[in-house]
Amino acid sequence: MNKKTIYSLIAILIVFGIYGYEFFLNQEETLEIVETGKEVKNNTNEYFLPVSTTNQIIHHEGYSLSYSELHEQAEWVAYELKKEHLSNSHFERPYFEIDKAVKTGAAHWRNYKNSGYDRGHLCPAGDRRYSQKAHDETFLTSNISPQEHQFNSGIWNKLEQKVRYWASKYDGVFVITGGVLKGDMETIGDDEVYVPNQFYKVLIDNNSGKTKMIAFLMPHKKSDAPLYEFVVSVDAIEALTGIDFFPQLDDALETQLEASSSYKGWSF
DNA sequence: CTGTGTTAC
DNA sequence: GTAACACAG
Repeated sequence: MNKKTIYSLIAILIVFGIYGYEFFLNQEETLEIVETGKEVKNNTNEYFLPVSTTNQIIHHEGYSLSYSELHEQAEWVAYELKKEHLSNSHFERPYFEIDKAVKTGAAHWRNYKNSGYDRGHLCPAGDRRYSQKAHDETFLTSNISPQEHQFNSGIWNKLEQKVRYWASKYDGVFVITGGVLKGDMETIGDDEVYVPNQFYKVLIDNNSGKTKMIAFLMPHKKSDAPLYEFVVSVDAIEALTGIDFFPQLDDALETQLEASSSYKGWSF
C-alpha cells in the first residue's frame, strides 16, 4: 500500500465515523422526544410537541415537524413564537431545499413548479426573522404545503399576522399548524405531493396567566370572512386529523381546554 | 406580509 | 442551479 492509499482509507474512516456518531445522536434525540412528548430546549421555554402519527419527528433549531412520507409534507409543524422573536429584519428569500433530516426523502420544490399552487410555509418565514439562520431554515420543503395563492396571501396570511399580534400581546404563543391530510386529495408533481382540502392552526398561550387555547380550521379556498368564524375546538381538529395535541398537559386541564370552541380571552 | 414567472449565465 | 428583475393579492 502506498501513502496515498493509506491517507484515503484514513479519510474514509473519519467521514464514516462522524456520520455514524451523528446518526447515533439523532436516534437518541428522537427517542427522547417520542417518549416525553415535551422537550425543554435552550432557546424555548415550553415545547408542546403533538404526537406523531407517522413516527417521524424532525427537529430543527427554529421548529419541529412530523413528516408524512405518503403525503410528502408535514402533518404538523410546531414552534414557539416568543415575543422577542418578532423582528423587522429583512432577509432575502433563499431557494427551497430538500430537508436532509427527513430519512425517507423529502419532496423537491420542482413538484410545486407550474403546479398552480404556492409553496405555502407552515412555519412562516415572518415568524423566524430573529436571525438569518432561523429565517433560511424555514425554506425547507418539509415546511411547505401546496396552497392556492388567493388562500395563502389572503385569509391564511391574515391568520399568521394575527398570531404575531397575539405573540406580542400575550408574551409569546406556541403554534402547531398543518394541512388536514385526509379524504380525497389532488396531488402535484412527480413525487405526488398531496393538496390538503383544509388547513388548521392550534395555539396555546401558557405565558400570560391562565393557560388558554384556540384552534382554527379553514377550508383551502379564498375567503373574506372574519377570522373568528373559523374557530373550532382542539378536539374537532384531533378528530379530523387523528393527531393528539398537548399530551403533556394534566389530563383534566387538557380535556377542559381542548373541548372549548370559545375564543373568549383572545382579542381579535 | 404572502408569493410567482421570465430571462440569462 | 443561481441571480436579478418585474409583478400580484
